[in-house]
Amino acid sequence: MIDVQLIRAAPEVVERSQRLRGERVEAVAEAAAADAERREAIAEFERLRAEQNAFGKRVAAADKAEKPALLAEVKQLSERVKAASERSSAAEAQAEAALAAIPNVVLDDVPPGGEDDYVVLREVGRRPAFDFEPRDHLALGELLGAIDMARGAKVSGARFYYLRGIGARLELGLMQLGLNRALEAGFTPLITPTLVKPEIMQGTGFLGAHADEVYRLEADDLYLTGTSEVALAGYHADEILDVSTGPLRYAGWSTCYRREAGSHGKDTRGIIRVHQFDKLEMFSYIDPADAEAEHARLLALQEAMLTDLGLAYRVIDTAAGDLGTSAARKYDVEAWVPTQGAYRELTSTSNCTTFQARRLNIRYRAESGRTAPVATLNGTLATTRWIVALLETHQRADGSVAVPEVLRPYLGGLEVLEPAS
RNA sequence: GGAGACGUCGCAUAGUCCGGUCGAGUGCACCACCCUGCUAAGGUGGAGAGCCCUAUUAGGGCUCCGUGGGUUCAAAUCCCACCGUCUCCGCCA
Repeated sequence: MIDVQLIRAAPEVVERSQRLRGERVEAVAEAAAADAERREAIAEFERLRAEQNAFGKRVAAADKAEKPALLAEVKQLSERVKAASERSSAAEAQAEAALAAIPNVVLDDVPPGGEDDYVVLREVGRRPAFDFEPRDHLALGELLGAIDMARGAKVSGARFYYLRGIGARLELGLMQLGLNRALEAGFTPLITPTLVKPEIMQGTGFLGAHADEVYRLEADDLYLTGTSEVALAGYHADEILDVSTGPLRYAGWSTCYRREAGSHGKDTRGIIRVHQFDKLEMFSYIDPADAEAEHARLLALQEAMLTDLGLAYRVIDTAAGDLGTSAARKYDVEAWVPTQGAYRELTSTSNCTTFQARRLNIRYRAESGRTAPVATLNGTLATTRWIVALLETHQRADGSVAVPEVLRPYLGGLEVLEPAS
């Protein structure tokens, strides 16, 4: 939810953002009109209500003889209050809906355009060169006995898989590595619920344009989350936080579920795009003034992970049209995947400014003593997909895979993953 | 799954039977000041959230007693539904 003040005081800023995102510019004027209507209806209701309250006091104080006359008089007032109240709450709901239809206002220097209009900020690391024909991650995963797609499909259908043996250990090791780094950086680990209530899903902005990406459990009216960001953001919903001594930082681990609707035929091989995977996610609640600096910190933590795992990557600044509803800016770190000859997203970090917090009612006490919404940021620290880049990058001619040094402690000191016999 | 109890302003509680004098008392914690020869005790005062209006650091109004409905001129208080917590019983990975 954007700040309604912005609609009143500087609608042109919001309109610019809508234009950059390729969203409806008229939505701004509509929200402004709905807001004006809402305020008018509220004022009317409150005026009548005050009158009624004053009357109530007189009725209470009146003696038996004069009560009937007073009651007769106030009865019709009560009718008007009721009507005004209904008008006012309808206007309120409408204003809220109009405002909710507007995604977060993008930051000033976010690149304009759509999915392909990202700006590459930097490329880091050396892409691997092979003097043999490199195998793709699934071939390697099968050779190592690490990934079993066939049985995943048998049990659960397409885009499901088993991680087995060294594959399972690799995933857990990756998560452990990320978790330890998060701990060092002051994040509190959190294992989160993966089923959440509608209002939390709504509040984090995942039921907007991409609602069909989300699994829903009809019988229980719960949603399966596609990222622990949802539970991490919901964690402090309706709370007033003390961020005066620094941000609140959490590292959430969870299994993530995505329907992948509309991606039929894309990335059908292996574990690049699957319905279920694990993810370690960083999440910060912070004074809005410090949000951009925090965004840089999250990105730095992500880059350090990739670098230390020996992965070549690039950082892109996502264009406005490709931002999620809640994000004001988003950086993706994409690893080089040799057999695809392409960079593929391994991490994503978004600055949601106060957008999520306003919807979820998460506030802090500003210096003025008033409450104000905090800023929230999120960023990936490890996911199942990382295995793809790891296996492909560090493979050898015989199908074995070198283990990056930072990962070895989590695999019992193992230096090389050997093909299963 | 069954039965019962409960949900009040940071925490703990009063108020609910018998609707108006309750947006709400008390204790603790908190803030300011006073007192006190020292981080204690005591005294006085302040202090919730959201929204609207006038205004701009101040004032006025409205809403909020788990959530949502209903009854009523009027609901923390009566009725209904839902959610949550606790206790007991049953069942179970």
